[in-house]
Amino acid sequence: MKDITPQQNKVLDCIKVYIKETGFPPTRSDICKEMGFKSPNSAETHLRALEKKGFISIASGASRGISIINNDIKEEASSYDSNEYPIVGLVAAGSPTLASENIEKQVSCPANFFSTSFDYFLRVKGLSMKNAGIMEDDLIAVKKTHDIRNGDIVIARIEDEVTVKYFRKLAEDMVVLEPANEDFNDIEINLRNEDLFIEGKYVGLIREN
Amino acid sequence: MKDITPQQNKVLDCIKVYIKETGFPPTRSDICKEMGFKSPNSAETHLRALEKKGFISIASGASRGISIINNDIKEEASSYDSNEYPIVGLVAAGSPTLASENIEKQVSCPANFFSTSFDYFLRVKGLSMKNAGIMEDDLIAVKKTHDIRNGDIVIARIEDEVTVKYFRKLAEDMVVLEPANEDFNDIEINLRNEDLFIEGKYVGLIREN
DNA sequence: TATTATACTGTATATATATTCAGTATATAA
DNA sequence: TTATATACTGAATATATATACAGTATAATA
Repeated sequence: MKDITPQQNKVLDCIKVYIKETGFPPTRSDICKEMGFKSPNSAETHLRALEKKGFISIASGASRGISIINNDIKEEASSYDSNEYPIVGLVAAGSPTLASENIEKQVSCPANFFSTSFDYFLRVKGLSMKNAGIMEDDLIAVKKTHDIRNGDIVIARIEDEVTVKYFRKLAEDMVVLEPANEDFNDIEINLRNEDLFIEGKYVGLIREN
Repeated sequence: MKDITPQQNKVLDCIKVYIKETGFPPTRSDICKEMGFKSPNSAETHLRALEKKGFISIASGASRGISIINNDIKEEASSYDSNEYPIVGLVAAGSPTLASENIEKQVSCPANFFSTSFDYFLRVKGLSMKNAGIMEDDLIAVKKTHDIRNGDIVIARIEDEVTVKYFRKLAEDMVVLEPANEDFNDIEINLRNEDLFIEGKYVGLIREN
């Protein structure tokens, strides 16, 4: 399976959608309508490229003779790879994260839901990250990692307090946790005097209304 | 659903087998080969009977335009609660929503993911709902409904422009769409002069970082 | 530099295909 | 008896469709 180009991927998706919606594959002309092409040959060449790369097969001479080749074992696996993730409450005076008494419930969610894999959901309390679009009671997907860069939104623990903030390392022993809300103040941490533990990194968000 | 005759059942089976083997539906001629008919009209009349009885649908004018109608409630119910949802781009000069040319891709997501059921995801453009925590490129879960109350966040279409705003009905013929961002102005719509179409209601949000 | 892949428009055409019309025959229902 | 549904053959045809051919343009590769 060779690499697919973004445009070819769009065409492939458009074929899948067409089949799903109508029950039968599109003609070259149908693809043109969906994709905005003005020449049937645009569709034809994309189809031949997709065939060459092994994504579809084309029955010669037959109308609508396109069929999707499904040799992605991954795809089958991933579509059923719906894992259970715990929702953890972000309590002000935080008991150790992920301790079972803090687990609200388990949610099933595809493992590849966000661009990055993640480990659990955290229920947000407070509005300190309001301007980053993180609101009270949102669920943020947290990836346990220590690979943090300046500007990342991190889940940090200072003493027993768990908080979500922008991370900025100013010096070897100086970290600033910045809120995204003018009503809150920066938290400066001198690593010589205070302990800072990074629980993980914010990689996605879910809001249930 | 009326009674199917044994011969019609054979034809229906032969269509199902053909689709399973090739990935696309048969022509009248294909059915003749499979069934041993000598006239395409034999297939045609059987198809029309199957259509009339609700087992298949036939797209007029299209080649191979047969699709199997699946009224097995079992199948829908037994299928895992992980469905595929389309992601629709919120284009400024919006082509009709859910038109397949706007579908970015399909995402699998548990059907009961949000408290309310929903129909599709919309990719947000612009920051007009920033203070409601809806940021650019967020995916909002949209439920197609006309059951809208004041204060709900709605997906509205004015002319060809699709927009996400707070909904507020001031009078029988007066609706205000309010942004959640002080940099944007309210949109007042006099229903006598202007058309307002409510695509649906915001019921949840997903952010991929 | 030449070549190949991608990404298109535009025209043309042989043929694949749906669909209608004209029959034949049997069985069942009004 | 007169429809109506089933179950076919056989021929005719408009059109839907695949597919080739002729271009243009850009980017990557050898």
